[in-house]
Order: sequence, then structure tokens, then C-alpha cells
Amino acid sequence: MSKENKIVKLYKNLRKKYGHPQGQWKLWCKRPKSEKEREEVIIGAILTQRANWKNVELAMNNLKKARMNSIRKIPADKIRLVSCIRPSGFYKQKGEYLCGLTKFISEKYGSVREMKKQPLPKLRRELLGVKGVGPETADSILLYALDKPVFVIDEYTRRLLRARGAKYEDLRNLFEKNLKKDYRLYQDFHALIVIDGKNK
DNA sequence: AACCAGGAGAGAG
DNA sequence: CTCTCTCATGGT
Repeated sequence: MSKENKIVKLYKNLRKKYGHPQGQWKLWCKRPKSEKEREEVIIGAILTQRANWKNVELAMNNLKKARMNSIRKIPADKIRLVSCIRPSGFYKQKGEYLCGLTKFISEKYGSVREMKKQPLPKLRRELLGVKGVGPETADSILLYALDKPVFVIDEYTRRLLRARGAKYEDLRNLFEKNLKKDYRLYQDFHALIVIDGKNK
């Protein structure tokens, strides 16, 4: 059996088992997204780093109540920002990361809408240069906020493939090489992998 | 009550 | 390049 069949088959099995991604994924897999929703996904990508999703929701709700759930408002009041995101853990670090990332987007592109027009490789390179944005976070932003066809690799993907030691880029290539270059497929597939991982 | 959740940076070897 | 340590809260 070729590897292509294996990856595609995996998707079909997960799809049969879980259907369309639900719960927390309703926003992340939503198509199309509004500008505001894209901004929330970008903020969420930082907040979910090594954090329980429940705690991320608490942090996000605090941001909404404070009306700070936007790229423009995040860097405006760092003290308030940090107190809002406290439930997601690592709050001082994440506060810095969020300010740096949102400033980068505002200063470089002005809006997510403009940023989205840029080519994928360029955006990926730039995002990886932002402090606090590693491969998984960069790719989550590219895929879920900017509709770019990049496959996100995380701990669940490694567990599922039993490839704990494998390099990030190697796994990413494995998926991208064997799938149609379609961000909608990548969004749903990755979401299903996480859903399945949590299910165990 | 210990253990862990969708990472990333910094430092050491 | 490959470990190892650190950052921190809330849920089970």
C-alpha cells in the first residue's frame, strides 16, 4: 500500500467516525470567516500554546468582555491584557508574544485582510521571525486564519502516526505531498486528528 | 493531590 | 543540531 492511500484513508476514517469538526472547531473550521473571526483565531493560536482549551476559552471570554479581542486593541493596554489572559497560563510570556505578533501585523500590513493577500512562503518566513511564533503556531495562523494550505503538525499528529521523534518539516511534507492542496481539507483533517487524540 | 494540556525560547554540550 | 529547563493556570 502506498503512503498516499494511507494518509487519504486516515482522513476518510476520521471523517466517517466524527463527521464534521464540532465544538471549539466550529470557529476555526468556519468558511468563510469574518475579519474579526480571523483576528480571534490568531490570538487563540498564541493562547493555546501548551494550554487546556477550557482555560483558553476563559481567557478569550475575558478579552471579549474587555473588548480587547482584536489585533488593534491587544497592545493598547498590556496590564489589562495580561490580567485577561491569565487563565491560559504562561501569561507574562503570552502577553509579550501577543503584543509582538499583533504589532507586527498592524505595522507591516495594517490588517489581516491585507496580510492574507501575501504569498504563503513569505508569510511563513515572516511569522517564524516573530518572537513566540514557532512552526506549529505559524502554521495554525496560516491555515486557520489566512486560509493558506499548510498542514499543521502537533503532538496529536505525532502520536497518531507513532512518529514521536520525526522532524516537524518531514511530517508536514508527508501530509502535503499526499493531499490535494486545499486549505479546507487541511483544516478539517487536522481538526479531526486533534478531536480523535483527545478522544483517547 | 499529583498530573497535565494543541509550544517556544534560551542555554548547554 | 539535540537535549533540558523554564514559563503557570485551572480541570480531573
